[in-house]
Amino acid sequence: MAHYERKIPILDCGHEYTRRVLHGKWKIRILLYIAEGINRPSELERHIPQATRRVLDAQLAELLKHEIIDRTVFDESVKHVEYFLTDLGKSLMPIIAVMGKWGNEHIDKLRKAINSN
Amino acid sequence: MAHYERKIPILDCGHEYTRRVLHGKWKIRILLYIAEGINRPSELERHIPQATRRVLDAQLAELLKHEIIDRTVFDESVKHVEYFLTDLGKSLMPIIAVMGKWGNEHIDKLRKAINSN
DNA sequence: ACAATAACTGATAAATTTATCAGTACCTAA
DNA sequence: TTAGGTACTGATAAATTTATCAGTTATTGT
Repeated sequence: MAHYERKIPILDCGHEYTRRVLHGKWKIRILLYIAEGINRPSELERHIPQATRRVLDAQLAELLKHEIIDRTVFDESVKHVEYFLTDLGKSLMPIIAVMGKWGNEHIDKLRKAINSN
Repeated sequence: MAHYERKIPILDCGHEYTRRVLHGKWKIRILLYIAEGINRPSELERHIPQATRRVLDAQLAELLKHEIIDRTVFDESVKHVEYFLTDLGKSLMPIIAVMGKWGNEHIDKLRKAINSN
């Protein structure tokens, strides 16, 4: 990724940092899977076939950078990797839960409003 | 804005719709102000000097489209407009509140992680 | 030796979001 | 009649995010 200097600064307040952490097309889905034990990149790839592996890796890298998840390398016969939620990541899950709840409660209205032109 | 056809579809699930509604650099801030009665575009402009009026108008238009806010026109001597939260918008505020709370609780860590390269 | 799986990275294109600049129209007060 | 406030819109540029395509390194099973 090689050191990219952001030109539009991120607002320095709690709301904005939370928005950033959650902002990423596949992040919430990835976190939900990791929370339920689907935590190897190849497994995530199989469970999220709409996203390419390249994109999943990028999202995982950002979640790592933001310290929402961490990574363990298992050097067995075939080396593999497992991701897991950090304490910070665990503390974020209730927010994801309420977002899902609200969205599902209003899904018909939201679908119409958001997908209309 | 003239009918723009989205090419990357929005995932049809509660989490994603919620993310969309909240996704917009100035939206959360706008909603917080509207909730506390700062609800005229010119007032919002004064309270959010980092954003240009054009950008605020665009964000307001999207919040309107998503039915998170609504609008009343006051045809007095000088016509003016007031925005207010719809019921849907009101029901969203607790989510914004927990996002702010979480972000502020972890702000030092988040600031470092997010702004690092 | 060869294909398949594991986990990645680099380069670049496409799409979307955010910002900038320049207008419109209407009203008021100096 | 000019300046300033109200609320907007159009066109386009800049920045960021998402996707695509092509590699790398290493191990297993055929």
